[in-house]
Amino acid sequence: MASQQNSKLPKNAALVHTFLAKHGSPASAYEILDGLRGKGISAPPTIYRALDQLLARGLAHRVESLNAFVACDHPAHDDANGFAICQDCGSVREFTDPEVVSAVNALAKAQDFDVRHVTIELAGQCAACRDSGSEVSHG
Amino acid sequence: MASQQNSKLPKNAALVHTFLAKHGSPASAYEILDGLRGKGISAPPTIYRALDQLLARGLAHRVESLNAFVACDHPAHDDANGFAICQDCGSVREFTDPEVVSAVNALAKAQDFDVRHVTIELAGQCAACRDSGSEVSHG
DNA sequence: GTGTGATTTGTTATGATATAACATCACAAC
DNA sequence: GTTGTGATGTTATATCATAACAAATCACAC
Ligand SMILES: [Zn+2]
Ligand SMILES: [Zn+2]
Ligand SMILES: [Zn+2]
Ligand SMILES: [Zn+2]
Repeated sequence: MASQQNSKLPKNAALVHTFLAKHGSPASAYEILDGLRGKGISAPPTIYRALDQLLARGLAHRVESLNAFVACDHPAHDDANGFAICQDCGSVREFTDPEVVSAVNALAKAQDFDVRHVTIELAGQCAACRDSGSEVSHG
Repeated sequence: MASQQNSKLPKNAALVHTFLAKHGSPASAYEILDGLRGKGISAPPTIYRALDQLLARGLAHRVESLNAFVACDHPAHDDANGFAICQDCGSVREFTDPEVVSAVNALAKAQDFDVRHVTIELAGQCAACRDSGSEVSHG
């Protein structure tokens, strides 16, 4: 249900996508704004509109628990993706897992609920932080 | 990992919990505040502190995708719960599902990620709204 | 190229959510 | 009664998001 739109990406959406891709970790709308001042972008609505365009195309995701946004690693997935968020270093890894997807779909069916969008976010500690004693800087 | 604290619930936390339980559907911190003015509560920090106390005890949950809070139906669960959120009528049903829990745990283990908290939120349409043509009022 | 409508963008202002900082109060422990 | 801890009150501010309207741009038919 994602990334099916082949129409050309508007200029600001492309700017935001490039910024997010380079950024790597989640960025808030205002962090994106600060990063793109001087490129003709000067106000929040411009960022939020560009983000909406990216979200609609599956080229970015909103991380609900952080009020932040990430570029999508692999837009081929079909909307049932998730994020592992390290609370120590701020890293976010996107994943898609068929077991989780099928479990969620079975549950929704059992509950007679018509799912349009799935949010799965794991907060915790990544392997790198555990191995290093979790003193990595926040991002 | 939830509801293990038996110490007496502070006054404001009890007020907020009662409000949420009566409310039934998710309420924002400011909706709670408006509902509790006149009971000695007059500013946001009081609400957020009470909510923190409830969250720590497992007596309430934050619904990330709504920036809102709900009283917990069944504090016996062990942190791996989820919500089915109807985008048409605003109803929210909390669920706990062992299949989803085990799938998430297996995934986290495979990714070498130490999970502290799991957020699962399904957005879509509830059975009542589908059956009635989805014209139910928002709440 | 011109008209036309749809989309995108710029801009100002405001709404909605959440926390910092600091003073005070309530209560139990000693 | 002093001390320590948790809870509360209060003001101000930080952070996240959208409403509303005007202007520019694009796509496409003619
Ligand atoms: Zn993705
Ligand atoms: Zn980490
Ligand atoms: Zn619960
Ligand atoms: Zn419904």
